[in-house]
Amino acid sequence: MNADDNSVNIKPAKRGYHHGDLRSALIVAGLNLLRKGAVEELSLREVARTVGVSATAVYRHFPDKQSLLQALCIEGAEALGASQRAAMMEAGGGKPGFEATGQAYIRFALANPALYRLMMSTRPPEGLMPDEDGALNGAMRLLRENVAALLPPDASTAEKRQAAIHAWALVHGMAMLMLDEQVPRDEEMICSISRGPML
Amino acid sequence: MNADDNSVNIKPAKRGYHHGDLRSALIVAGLNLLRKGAVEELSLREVARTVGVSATAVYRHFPDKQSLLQALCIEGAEALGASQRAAMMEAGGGKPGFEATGQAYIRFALANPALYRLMMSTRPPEGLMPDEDGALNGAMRLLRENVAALLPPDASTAEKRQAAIHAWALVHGMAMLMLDEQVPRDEEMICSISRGPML
DNA sequence: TGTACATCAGTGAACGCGCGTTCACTGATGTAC
DNA sequence: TGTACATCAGTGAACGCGCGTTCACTGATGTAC
Repeated sequence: MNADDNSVNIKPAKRGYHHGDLRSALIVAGLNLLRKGAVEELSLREVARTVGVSATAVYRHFPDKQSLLQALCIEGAEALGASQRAAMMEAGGGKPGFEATGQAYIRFALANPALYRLMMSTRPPEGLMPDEDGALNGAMRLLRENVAALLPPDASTAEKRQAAIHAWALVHGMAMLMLDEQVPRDEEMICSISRGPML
Repeated sequence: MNADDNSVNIKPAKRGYHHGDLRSALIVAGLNLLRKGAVEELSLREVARTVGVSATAVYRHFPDKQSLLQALCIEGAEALGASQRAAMMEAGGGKPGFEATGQAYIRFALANPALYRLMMSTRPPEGLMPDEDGALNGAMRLLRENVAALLPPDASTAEKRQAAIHAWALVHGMAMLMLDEQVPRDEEMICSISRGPML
């Protein structure tokens, strides 16, 4: 998911990181750990341990654990947005593009279970409408635009909004049910969201 | 949600509980605590404290913390099933009944956020098909039957199954987005699931 | 009815655990003169 | 070029915390004779 995954195992040394390097290494390590385990089990100390640095070193780069997690969220949101855009492009836009977007969303969640949960449970920053932007900024904007484009041109704003939320709910619900092993994670199930009455 | 909510504040005493009473009291206390806080923050010690009993007393009734949580799940599943059935009856069955069922599902999640999350994250018991029964036994069976009844009679088993899962995903996704404050929790949003193309 | 005893649901003290965070520190780097 | 010094990203020890669980125990209840 992240280009510089390999940098995780860099050996630490006094002043061994160039400016900002340890920060990135901590984020990468955090993302990797989230790929293997649950959010609740991710500890600041473990992230530091993984990078090979003392726990207190983390505090040079993040005021507290919460900030570290926020940084992981931001990284995740960008990755999700990127994969959505890529899927849209590859499918060539329009309805197929929209469907590909939904599938990419589910695939992202399955590939990054804990990160995805973290992103969803970190509520959007204050001052925004609850369904506007937030941690999932780019991804949600794209969704709304796509939904709007597929509705009849005389659809009201409220209708567009509702359709976007419904689409989001379907795709999010499917992803969560799969993550929680309530629904099989097979490819056919993922693709089925395009065949349903919804999308 | 539970008939004997009031029994939580019973004063404990040596041998003060009749057979099985403490067990129920612990479950009720657990459900109450889940109504106020997150699952991760629910500790065995806190449940015992709430009931007014030593932490070790819990081990007379549950082998470990996990078993206590399982008992809460079972209680939750029954409550959810009951509220679904009630909604179905009240709306008089058919499509309106089905829609009411979906709304009741969301309302249950909103009223019992942590319990609902716990129920969903506790994977179904082994040996069952992933989308068959599990912790949510009654509720899911009802859903599948209702969906099947609303589809054209010549629909295949696979189609019925898929439609049921889609309906579940929509309603579950909406509930989760609301719990995570990504979507406003208003009544209109809840009712909108009936107006969408899905249900 | 009285006595001896088994049962078993409670008790409080204690365990080890990993956590987030604070603290005073060290020592390499970069800069000013 | 050499020297003095400020900066600041690291260090390891220590803190208090609440947790789940184990332990040996106590004492009321129910039962057999």
